Amino acid sequence: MKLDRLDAKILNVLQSDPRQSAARVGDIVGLSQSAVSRRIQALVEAGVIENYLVVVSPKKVGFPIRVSLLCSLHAEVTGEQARLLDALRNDPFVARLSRVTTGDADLAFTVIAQDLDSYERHIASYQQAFSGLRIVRRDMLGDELKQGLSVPIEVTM
Amino acid sequence: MKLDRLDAKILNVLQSDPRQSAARVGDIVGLSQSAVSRRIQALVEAGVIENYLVVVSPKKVGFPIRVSLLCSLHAEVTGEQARLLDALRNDPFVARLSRVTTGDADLAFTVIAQDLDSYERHIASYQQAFSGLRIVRRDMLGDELKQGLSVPIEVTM
DNA sequence: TATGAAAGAGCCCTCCA
DNA sequence: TGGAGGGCTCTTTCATA
Repeated sequence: MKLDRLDAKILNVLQSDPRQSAARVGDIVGLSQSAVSRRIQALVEAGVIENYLVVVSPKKVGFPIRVSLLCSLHAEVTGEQARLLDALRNDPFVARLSRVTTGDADLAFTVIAQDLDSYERHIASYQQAFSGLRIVRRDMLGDELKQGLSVPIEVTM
Repeated sequence: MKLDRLDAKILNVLQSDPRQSAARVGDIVGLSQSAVSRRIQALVEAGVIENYLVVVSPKKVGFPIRVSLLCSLHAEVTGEQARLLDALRNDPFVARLSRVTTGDADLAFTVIAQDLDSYERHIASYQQAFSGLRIVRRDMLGDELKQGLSVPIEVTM
């Protein structure tokens, strides 16, 4: 999809407040409400807008433990990597799963838990299920100071 | 704020699709539209719902580089840590800033960039501005396989 | 092909019982 | 809490450029 200046403006305005109405966005970028709605829909369909999220505070619903993990998988069993990815993707306690393309790690993700003990058991169950899995690094996370991202979109077309 | 079963249900339903209407959520959890709206509003005010986000694909808007960074700050100058946190928080290229409470790192965050060169210059400018800043680890990220989190909320009331 | 205006359906906030 | 009223929002349609 080719983005023009108006798309870029809409995305920037929307990122600054995702719940603004199309009419308000239109006032800012200089388009009618219906044009803005149509463009937003097109951006969603093109995958430029990947997702809408409601962020629930893990701490306030009983998950104070957050751990950032880097791990590698030396798959000895066929299909083990695919199974691991599937398990992580469907694990409600796993957030932010990404592949890693440098260094000694293959995957980066964050795990939440109700306490240290359940965290340990959770990780242990993964290590038991995936023999080639190695934890390369783990860091306990404290306060979340910023979440999400406001990509400043410039148009180069 | 004390959550009851209905709040938990609402949060779970809402996380599975943040753009559902209060009426639909109400149908699922067994409440009227107005009751659901009131409860959602209360959850936002209590900070249980931290945020609503629209996720823009960095790749599709010209930022294919994503780097996960762990860094430490041995502040030699008074207020340097506060200044760094402020700079990172307000840096549009920085996502997901968290404190780190274990190991040799103090902060974890992700940086996006248009190319490797601008990434290097970006990091270099931080190192120039904050003399006590050390990069403990950096990992280039590839595909994002999962974002956000659906905290499975149980009520223990 | 994209726009703006208008109509219709749906949604949310507020009030009241 | 549920229900009803009013105002806002989105989608669709249509005419226009």
